[in-house]
Amino acid sequence: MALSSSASKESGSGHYTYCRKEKSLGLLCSNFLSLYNRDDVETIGIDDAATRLGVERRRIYDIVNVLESVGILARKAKNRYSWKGFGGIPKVLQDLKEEGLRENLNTFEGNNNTKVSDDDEDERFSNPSSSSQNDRSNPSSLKFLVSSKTDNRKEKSLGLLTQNFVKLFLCSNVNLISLDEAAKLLLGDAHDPSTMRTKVRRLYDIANVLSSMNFIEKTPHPETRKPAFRWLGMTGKFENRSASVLVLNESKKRTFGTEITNTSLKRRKVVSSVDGNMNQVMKPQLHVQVKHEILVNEVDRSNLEQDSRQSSKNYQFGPFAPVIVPKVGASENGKVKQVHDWESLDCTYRPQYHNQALKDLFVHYVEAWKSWYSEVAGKSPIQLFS
DNA sequence: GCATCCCGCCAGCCG
DNA sequence: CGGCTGGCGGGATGC
Repeated sequence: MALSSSASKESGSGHYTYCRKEKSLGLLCSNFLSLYNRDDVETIGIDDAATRLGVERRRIYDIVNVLESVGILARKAKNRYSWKGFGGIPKVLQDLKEEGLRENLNTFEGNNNTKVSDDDEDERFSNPSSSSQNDRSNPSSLKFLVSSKTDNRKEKSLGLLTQNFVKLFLCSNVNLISLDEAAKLLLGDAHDPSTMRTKVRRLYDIANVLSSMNFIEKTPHPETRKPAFRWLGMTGKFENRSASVLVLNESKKRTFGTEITNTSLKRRKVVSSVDGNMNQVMKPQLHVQVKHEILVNEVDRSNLEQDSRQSSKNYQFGPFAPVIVPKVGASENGKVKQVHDWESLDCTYRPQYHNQALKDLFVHYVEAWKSWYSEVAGKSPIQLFS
């Protein structure tokens, strides 16, 4: 009641009906990355991003928070972030891992159990400090009262959650976790179904953006069949094989721009009125802006070794990598399996434009990328099986 | 039907 | 005190 069901009218006049997938955080993240993953970018404004990507600021915060937690961005000031890029990722992950392991040893009871856990993980990340109004502080575990009153909020931030989520992978032997399990672990306690649901929602958000960067990958659990996430930051720890950086980094830098920039179609209620004509907010739909993304830079720079010696970081974060990105694994034989077929790409990314021109443009990009890719693949060990 | 997760209200925080 | 941030969970969408 109260609100009328949407999609009331539609008539065949191509009035594209709302599509949730085009609004996903993952996609938005990809677009965000393709928009700012350039070396000549050092500062990013929330408003600018929101405008360019055509979304509300709120959504930018979501993305920015997780990107920051992984070191790709750094908050510089109000409304201002600085672009750090993927170069520092390895170090950040390393730090997170150490931190996570360290935190893990905070079991007050000195029972030095050398990780006997067979499968049951009992993490004790983040300090307890129940946030329930009912203060019944468990006397037994009064670790650090770190939570400084109001900062209780920070404990629940997306950024922190992201880091803890990542630590889960980095610090445990399990590399396949379902969000439910993750939520449970990261919650430590409180089986409160409500809290769980919220936590899981957040994890979905996080998982989506991490997926878009190929840090993790969604995959059905071998047995359970239940969807779970697998870590694939830098495939195989620190393999320091020569490996010539990424395969694609020279030649011209051409990429197919991701865009799909959301139309301003809201999901919910159509709120009657104004039917028959788009009001101002409802800009004549996308258009411009679609082109400055065309020259977006490609994958991270070639020289991403700069910190310590022994670079060895040939992790391959897809720049905007559509869910399936090539696993440029630098395998010794170069037989790298390409789980890559344009079919799925197309499927994944097919935007359903209601604008023919745009659609053509999209197709164009795909084609461009395709030819470029095979071009590169042709002179490199990789081979995309036809 | 349930898993996924977008949307945006609205409470803190910060200039 | 207004605007920036971003927790939170209703409920739409996807399958």
